[in-house]
Amino acid sequence: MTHIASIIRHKEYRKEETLLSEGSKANTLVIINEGSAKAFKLTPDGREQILYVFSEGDFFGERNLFGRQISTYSVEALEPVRTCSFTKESFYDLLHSYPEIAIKIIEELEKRISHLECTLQSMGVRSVDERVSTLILDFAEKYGTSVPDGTLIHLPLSREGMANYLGVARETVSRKLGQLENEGIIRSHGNKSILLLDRNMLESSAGKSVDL
Amino acid sequence: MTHIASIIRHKEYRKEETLLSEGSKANTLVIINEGSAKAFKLTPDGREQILYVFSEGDFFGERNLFGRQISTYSVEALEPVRTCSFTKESFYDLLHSYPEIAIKIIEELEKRISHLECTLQSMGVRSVDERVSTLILDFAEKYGTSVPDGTLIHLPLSREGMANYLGVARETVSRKLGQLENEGIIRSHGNKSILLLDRNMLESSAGKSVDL
DNA sequence: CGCGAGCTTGAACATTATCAAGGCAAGTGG
DNA sequence: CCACTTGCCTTGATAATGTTCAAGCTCGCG
Repeated sequence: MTHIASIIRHKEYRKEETLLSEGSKANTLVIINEGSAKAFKLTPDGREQILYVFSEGDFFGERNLFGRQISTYSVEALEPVRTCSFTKESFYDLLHSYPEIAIKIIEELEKRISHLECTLQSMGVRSVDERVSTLILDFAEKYGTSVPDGTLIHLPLSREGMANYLGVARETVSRKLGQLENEGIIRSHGNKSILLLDRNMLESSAGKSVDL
Repeated sequence: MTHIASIIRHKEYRKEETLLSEGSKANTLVIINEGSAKAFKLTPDGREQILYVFSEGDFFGERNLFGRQISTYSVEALEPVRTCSFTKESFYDLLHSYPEIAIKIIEELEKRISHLECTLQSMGVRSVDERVSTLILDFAEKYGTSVPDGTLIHLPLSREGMANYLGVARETVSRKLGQLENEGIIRSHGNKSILLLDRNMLESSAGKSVDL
């Protein structure tokens, strides 16, 4: 463990700083210690598709440790972020000393594949209403805290961010959230947090197209 | 290599036979030797999202060799298929004898992640026209043969299959293909193959929403 | 040769994107 | 501390796009 500590590099980033650029050469594994960041791809015409929202404990760049060395997406801080990172070489050292790490990496890759497959299914067959509801539930899981009237969710993404994650227009996210608020399922608390009042309703509207 | 040969199981499947069921316990790695198969997820209401089209040399089930043992998707033969497979135990034996296989697996997982990320981006930000065009180009790559007037593509998927892969309605695929045919870019040859006449036009319509 | 599955086509409908205008809120500078 | 400004969000109207439903057609198979 002291061995590990000696080869770690710590870094800090401010909000909106870039941790990694799509297309750049990269050969480090980066672990997020604090804060959150979005991983995204840009089309030539500037449309952004968010692939992941990383927060404490998540890592990225593992793809650059093996074959491919060109990053396939960009990562940008959504709030102040602290990271630690291994270079490719130090990671290989580590791998020799602790070969079971390879299995851990494989397991994490599998989790990520699973997540991507589910997201892909959502984009393909589920309605926008369902996807918005699912997103809020996911955020409640990761970023929610229990309060007397429900779950208070600190949103890592702006409306535009959520739109770019779901693959819809900003305005559509606004409208869908407004709709959920009218139905008494959530309550907006400024632009950065949402109070989830009725989790059951949200789950049912995430599961099966609603109905009205 | 004789060691490997001794632990392989060969199997054959007819068209539409199921190689693996979503939700079932699975602990084998399956390699496709001949034929092609689709991997897909079903929603409760029966809508199908195709995740991959596997053909010679592709494999699946690797996810079941590590942590999770429940398959997250189904695999069904699109035509007669021959496979060979390893059980989890024999695979672990193999892994001990040839540890570099772990790296190979990681690299393949990375490729698949890359593919999923690109597909996700397509579903999120690209128009249906672009996605249809891209799909034909992909098929041309994998299943096309050069002929005097262009590339003859033997389609592994029906119109409905393509629709379920792209996440749109059957009818939409028909219409988009009809459109490409009117523009003289492709020519339908029955329902199972397409002649690609103008690859450049198809590439430009895959890259940037057209225009008219 | 005839039948049926899968494909095409059309028309009406639903949903979402786009464009445009206005509002709220946080931060800035007087 | 207040007015101002700027960025983001909401809301409305309209247009584009895709879905759904309903015929009819075609290809390939028995």
